[in-house]
Amino acid sequence: MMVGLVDCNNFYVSCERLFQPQLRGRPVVVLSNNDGCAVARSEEAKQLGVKMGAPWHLHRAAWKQAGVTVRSSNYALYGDLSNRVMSILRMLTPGIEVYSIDEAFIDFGGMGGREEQVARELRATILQWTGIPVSIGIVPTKTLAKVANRSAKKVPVSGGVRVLLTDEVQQQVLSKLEVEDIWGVATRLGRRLRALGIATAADMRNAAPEALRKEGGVVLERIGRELRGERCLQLDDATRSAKSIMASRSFGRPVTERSELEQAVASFVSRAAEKLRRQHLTAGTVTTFIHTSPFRPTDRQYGASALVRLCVASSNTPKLIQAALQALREIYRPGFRYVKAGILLDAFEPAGEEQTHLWAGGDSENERGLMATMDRVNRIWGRGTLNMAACGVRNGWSMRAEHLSPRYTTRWQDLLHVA
DNA sequence: TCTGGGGTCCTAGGACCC
DNA sequence: TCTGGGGTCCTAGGACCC
Repeated sequence: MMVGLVDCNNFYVSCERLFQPQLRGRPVVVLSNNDGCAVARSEEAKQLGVKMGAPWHLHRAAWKQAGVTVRSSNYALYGDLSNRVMSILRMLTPGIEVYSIDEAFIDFGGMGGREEQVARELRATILQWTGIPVSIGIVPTKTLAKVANRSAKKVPVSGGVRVLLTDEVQQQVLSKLEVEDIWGVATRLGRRLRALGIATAADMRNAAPEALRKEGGVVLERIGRELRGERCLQLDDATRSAKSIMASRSFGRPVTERSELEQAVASFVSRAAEKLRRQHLTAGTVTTFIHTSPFRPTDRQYGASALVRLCVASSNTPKLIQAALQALREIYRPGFRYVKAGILLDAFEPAGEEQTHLWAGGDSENERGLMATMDRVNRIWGRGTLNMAACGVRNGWSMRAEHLSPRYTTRWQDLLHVA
């Protein structure tokens, strides 16, 4: 089984260059929303030492001096070009999981050794049809695909495609990779791993899974196994709906008044609610969060969030705003200089208005169906609203129903017992 | 003066139960 | 001196991703 990772090179910069060819060959930086910091850099800018996330206001002068061209981001454009790249992949490959705006995992199974050839054709087609250069890494697991892709970018002779098949080649590439450069390992986990003497990706591949689990839980164990070529993360081509929808903004200046936070929160909610409705989803809870600036170490720091559960799931803006403001009242403390606030909706597909029953299918020894149904019940109708469980059997059907006390209605075990 | 915004998944620990 | 033990459920927050 082979998986490929297609990644657009310096995606936002590549998009800008499509419409401004004079930017080719020059150092270019694309800035985040409020022109806050660098979110994309051309190769030339990287070579000048421009770091990801570097705040513009601190480097403005230096970048200008070095001849760096700066662009504000244009997400509508990037989204459009992303869709074009993804449709080409969807058209020309057997399976695709869109992972982010500029990346997709591809099912490269069943190609019997032609993977590299296919990848090169894919790459050429995308370049020709969209003008966006991509890199492709091909290997047995997703985590290795990230490594291979990186290698495809770094090694010029690879021509943008890298296949890492044998243990020897994998070992060789991994031994040159710092542990923090592994997908899923960043500063914190890196620090803990180094304390154990694990400094490179090769060290991690050779580490005992039990040791990794002890240090960083199942997540770290999975990464280690994936580096060995053991598949733990599946290609997920289901088009899942969003599980949460967030809206937040930095204020750009300190805010202290509650009323100002209330206005901001209300506008966040209406943005998120619009998004929610556009995706035909509904929300069961609203979380509001606020915090002070970690970049002002002399300020007293405070951050908090609170979750409010709706009685009935809703995508109605006023109702959601009401909940968000209630949450804000719980966490607001006067006397702090807030620089950021936001709200989070938990999103899911609504039951039809007429729907009064949810059914779990499956055989009697399989509890998963029931658990999944309970999950839906909890999210759609809220906790404590279910008051009956029934078990139906087809073919010579029989049925029994019992009332449950609200306290227990969310526990699938209790329902299983009744059923 | 000015440091993004939008996500996912996992887990520690408190509340509660018998 | 020492204050049960085994369990579930939920949420806030951590860590990571692009």
